[in-house]
Amino acid sequence: MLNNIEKKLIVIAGPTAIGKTDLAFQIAKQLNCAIISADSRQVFKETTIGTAKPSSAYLNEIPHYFINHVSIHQPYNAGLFGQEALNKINYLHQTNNYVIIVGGSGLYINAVLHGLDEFIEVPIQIRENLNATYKTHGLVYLQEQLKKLDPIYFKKIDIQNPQRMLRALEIITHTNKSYSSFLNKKQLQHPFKIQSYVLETDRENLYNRINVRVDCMINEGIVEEAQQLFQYKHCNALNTVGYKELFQYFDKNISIDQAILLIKQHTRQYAKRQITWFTHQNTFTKVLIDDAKKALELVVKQVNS
RNA sequence: GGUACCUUAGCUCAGUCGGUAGAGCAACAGACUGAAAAUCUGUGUGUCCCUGGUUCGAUUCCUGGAGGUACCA
Repeated sequence: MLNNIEKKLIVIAGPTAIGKTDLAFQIAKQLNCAIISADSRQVFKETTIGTAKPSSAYLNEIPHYFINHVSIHQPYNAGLFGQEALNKINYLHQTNNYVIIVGGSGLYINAVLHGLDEFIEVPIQIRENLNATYKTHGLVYLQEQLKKLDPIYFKKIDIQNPQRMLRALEIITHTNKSYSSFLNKKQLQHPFKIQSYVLETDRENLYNRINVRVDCMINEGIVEEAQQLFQYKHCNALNTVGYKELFQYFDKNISIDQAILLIKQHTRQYAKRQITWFTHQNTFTKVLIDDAKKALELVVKQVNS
């Protein structure tokens, strides 16, 4: 009973290549607890080198969850992750006071920390039909539809963003109710304490780390991995930095050198988007990663206090 | 060596019938409730190669030069 107060979820977030995996591993070793990965691409079995998964040495030493969790051929999303991860956290808390969640997918982390509204799962056919409608009728048609079917949400969302419009329309089509009628989320009450950290360093250092990491991926064989997956390039899971540029190369649209430059460039842009997201989550404590030992001590000390 | 064409933003290139200039990409900033490594939005960037001439005014027209590309020799 009293124990519940001591249960903690330690959140480690930050941009790609900043060193989340290493830090989380070291913390897990010190606290003797498991790690939950909040990474929208590491969940897939087939993508390993290109998603910079933890090494097998790490995976063997500390239990990691939601890595190699599903196949690229299965649909997976933030809603599913939120539910599954929360179940897993509660399960792990039965035998351990600590659980670490680490990753760079902001929406996935938010789905766990704050929850998402409950929507009914929409059959894939509806999305495909709507995608076809968008292709033939264009964005303005989607805007007109949404304005008619859900004027409240229409005022709220970015009507230039087709993905957002299509998401709202698929819910409306499937349920015959407005999208906004589902937006009634209650504050999630967790039976554990949350301590969240976002890793930081200066931009130049981060960009150097990204460049080095991409070169490593090339040496480790990302080209061969992508070649194997080329036949499945239509999968959403493979609409991913590192793979999509190599698919361009396989299609003979660009050279391998161009592909490598583009992977670096697109990874930098992705990292910037993550920084924008996490710096606006003001519940995160900032941790400078430049001195890894100091960062580790700081987090462990705060968790134990 | 000759002829033709080219030289404009970090890159690729539009354009100005003479009134000092844009697009895409990059860069930077932002948004984001089931595609989130996805998707979307905003903001600039300049000796318009140099030189002289014509002109009220030249990046634009003319002379000469430099560099590049193609073809001919």
